[in-house]
Amino acid sequence: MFQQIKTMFSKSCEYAIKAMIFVAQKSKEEQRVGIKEIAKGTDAPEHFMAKIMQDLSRRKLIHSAKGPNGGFYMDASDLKNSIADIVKAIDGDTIYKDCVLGLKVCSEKNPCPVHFEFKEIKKNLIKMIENNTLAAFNEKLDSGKFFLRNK
Amino acid sequence: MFQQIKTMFSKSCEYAIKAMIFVAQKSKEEQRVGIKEIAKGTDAPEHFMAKIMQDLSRRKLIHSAKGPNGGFYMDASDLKNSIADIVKAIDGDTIYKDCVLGLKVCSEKNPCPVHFEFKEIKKNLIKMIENNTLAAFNEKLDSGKFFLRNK
DNA sequence: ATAATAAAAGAGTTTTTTATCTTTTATTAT
DNA sequence: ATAATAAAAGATAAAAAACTCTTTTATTAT
Ligand code: FES
Ligand code: FES
Repeated sequence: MFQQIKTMFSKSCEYAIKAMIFVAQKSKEEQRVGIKEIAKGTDAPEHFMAKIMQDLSRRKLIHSAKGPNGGFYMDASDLKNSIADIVKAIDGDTIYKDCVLGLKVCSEKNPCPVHFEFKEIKKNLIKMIENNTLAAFNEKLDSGKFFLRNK
Repeated sequence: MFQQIKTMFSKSCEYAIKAMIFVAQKSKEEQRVGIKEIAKGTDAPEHFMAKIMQDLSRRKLIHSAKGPNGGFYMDASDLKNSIADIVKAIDGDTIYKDCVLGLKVCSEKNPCPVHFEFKEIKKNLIKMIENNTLAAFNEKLDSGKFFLRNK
C-alpha cells in the first residue's frame, strides 16, 4: 500500500470543524462570514466547503443569510454546539456505536477481540468531543495561540 | 449527507486486523490457513482479502506458502506483532503524527484549536494498539468469548 | 515429468468521497 | 422595479477506496 491517508475524521468533517471554529471566532460581534472568506481562512476548496456549510445549515448547527451582507453566522445557542455535534452531523455517530472492526453489532455480549480494549479509548474520545464546545474554544483560544491555515 | 460511514480504521485495515487475529488463533499448532478460510471466517470478500494478505505478507507481518498444503501462518515472532503494526502497515502512521484537522504540521508550536485536547486521546490510543499483540489476544481470548463473524 | 493446489500478481469494475462548475433562489440596496 | 449580492441547489468530474475476475508463479504429491 502506498502513502495512504486515513485520519480520524473524514475530509468533509475536518473542513466542517475548521469552518465552525472560524465562523465562531468571527461571530462574536454579529459579523457574517461569506463562503469565500471561510474557504480562504481554512484552506478548503470553496465550492466543496459551500456544500458542507449547506449541510451544517440544514442541520441547524449554523445560521445563514442570503443576499448582500449575507453569509454564515452563529448565535449564542449555536456556540453551544460541540465538536461532537459537528462530527455527528457530518460523519454520523458511528464512533459512538460501531464496532472498531466493522462487525454488525458491538456489545458486551457479542464483543470482537478488540472490543474491551477500545471501549475506554472510545469513552474518552467521546467525552472529549462532547465537552469541547465552540464557545469554549472561543474563550480559551482568543489570543492567536492556535492556527487553522496551513502556510 | 447520507448514511455515511467513517470508522476509526479503513475497511482494508479492519479486514487486516480480523485476518491477523484469525490466523493467529489457528497458528498455535503449525496450521496453515487458506485465503478462502480466512475470508469466510472474517466475512470479508475473498479476492479483496487476498490483496490485503499479500500486503501483510510483503511487509513481513505474516508468512505464506504456495502450493498444496500452503496458506498463511505465523511463527512466534509474527505473534509479537501488535495491532499498531497492522494499522501502520495498512493505514500508515498518520494517527501518530497527523493533525486531527488535517493541517500540514502538527506540533506544540503550531497547534490547531483541538491539538491539546486530542493529544491525550491519541497518546492513549497509540499506547493501547501498541500494547495489544496478537499473542496477547491469543492468550487472553482462547475460549470462544469473542467473535469475528457477523452472523 | 505431470497434475493439482494455492498464493502472487495483474488488470479491471464499482462505489464512495472529494472537488468543480453552473443555475436558481432569496435578500438587500438603489 | 432593477441590479447586485450571496447562499442553495443541481449536475458533473476527478480521485480514492473497495471489490472482482483472470493469469501467472511456486510448491507439493503422484
Ligand atoms: S464488538 Fe468490536 S468494538 Fe465492540
Ligand atoms: S495541530 Fe491539529 S492536532 Fe496537532
